[in-house]
Amino acid sequence: MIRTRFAPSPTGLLHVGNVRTGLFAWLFARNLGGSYLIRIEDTDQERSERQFEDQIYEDLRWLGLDWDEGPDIGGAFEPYRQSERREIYRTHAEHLIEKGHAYWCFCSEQELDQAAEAARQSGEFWKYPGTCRDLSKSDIQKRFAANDPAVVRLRVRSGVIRFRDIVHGDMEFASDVISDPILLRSDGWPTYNYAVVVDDAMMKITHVIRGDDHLSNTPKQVLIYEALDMPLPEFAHLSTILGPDHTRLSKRHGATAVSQFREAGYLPEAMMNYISLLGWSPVSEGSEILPGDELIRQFRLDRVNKSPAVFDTHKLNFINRHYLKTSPAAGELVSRELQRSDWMPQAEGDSWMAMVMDTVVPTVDKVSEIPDRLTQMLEFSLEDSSDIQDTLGDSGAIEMLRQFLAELDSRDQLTTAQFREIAGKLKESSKRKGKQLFHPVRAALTMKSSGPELDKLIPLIETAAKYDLHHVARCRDRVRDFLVRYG
RNA sequence: GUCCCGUUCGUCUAGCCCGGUCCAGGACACGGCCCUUUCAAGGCUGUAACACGGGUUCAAAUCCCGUACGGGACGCCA
Repeated sequence: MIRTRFAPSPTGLLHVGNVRTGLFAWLFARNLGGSYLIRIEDTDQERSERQFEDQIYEDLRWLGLDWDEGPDIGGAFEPYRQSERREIYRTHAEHLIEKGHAYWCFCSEQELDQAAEAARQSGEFWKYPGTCRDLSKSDIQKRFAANDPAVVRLRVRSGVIRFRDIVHGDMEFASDVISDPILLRSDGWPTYNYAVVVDDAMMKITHVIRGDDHLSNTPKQVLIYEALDMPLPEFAHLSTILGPDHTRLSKRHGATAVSQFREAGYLPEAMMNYISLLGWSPVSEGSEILPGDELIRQFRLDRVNKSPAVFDTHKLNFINRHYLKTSPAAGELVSRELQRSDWMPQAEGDSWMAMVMDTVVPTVDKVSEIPDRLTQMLEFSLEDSSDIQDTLGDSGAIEMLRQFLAELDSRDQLTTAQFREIAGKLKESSKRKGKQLFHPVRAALTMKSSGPELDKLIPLIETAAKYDLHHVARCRDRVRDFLVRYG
């Protein structure tokens, strides 16, 4: 039975690099019909906050992930928050001491720091010298009696440490470069390297999937597995995600938190699809648009790339544009955005939505751009005529527009069908067609030389005007005002 | 300083383990063409990469050695 986990620290918003790890572990488990669980690594009491933990669940759910065990839903290996597992870490540490795999260390943090600093200054390699490795029982008693602060350290064995990494291959480290790691701090809290191993072992995690910044920590952890007499899991260390300047992705690069992408109007399907393509590639060539179930079906951990990946907003946008046009969830999202920005008529919401989905949504990268795009399409300002100079200098065009206005005056709300009929008449009387015909009409209607097809734009204008959305003016008024000013 | 990891089109990558089918394939971006009243979309198409240097071999992106550059670990952070 495959078991993977995602183990974030609740010290901030969930990051793109982090979710990628969580996503890959999820895809892997689901592909093989295994279990996926969430564990919260909150042993850093200073920086951990409950609010971040809740945000993490929300972000993961939004993305479309689900889990079989976790702090919020429980499971067979509770508790799933490290802060609630202190007893467990302590008990295991005591066993390790009994078996001689670990020992109490009373060396002061300050002294050790100084020694390490001195070594670094002189450019020398430094590791913990093992001062407390062989303290006698009575020495230890004395120190405890004196209330000296103590940590528990692992006794690093000699010899080569080997483990398998699914993405990097076989790994080999010499143990003599490894300092005896601290398992329990003097305040009784476990260190990261110790807590992960105890938890992963006890929770029967079969595949440890995480960022490759942990690759160099793994030999230490392997030693802890050995001391605990627990079987080694398979490891998979994923590369880092970089910004466009090839440095680690961070706030400097703009949006990096999952919640920021959600707020910007990206669809979860698009996010999942794009992120899965960062360091992994499907076997099939051609389109890389793959919905969640297809990602699960195709995902293979051994096809994960070792080298760092640069986050590319262009490609994310491309994928998001696709889902905006095809996802059933897009309509709901667009509708909410229209309501939020007062671009939704009280009545006729359905036909208005259909128009928006058909003519404005295909022109944006993300939902949040829709209000601006609508403004841009529907605004009408007589002031700036720079875009339509050719129409202004064309008396034939102006003459035609007068006829156009006459036709409009006899009609209440202009429909697409009526517009086509009028266009047919104008074509006949003015002997104009194509660009000659439509360009001046567009100019009088929008003061611009480009935009959506008039067939689609006109009902958009008329509907918006009917409900006075953002003070959009109706077609008749536009043409009249245009002729008053430029005719 | 020591140890570890990484390096294929601008970007994400396939190929590398099991050398020839790769004068390197796909996707995004970019350019061109088509469609079209215009823009976008869509269809077609083009430009573009094996970090460098040695070796092994009839043959190397693929195997070996070295160099350079980038990243990580060496914490009572995770």
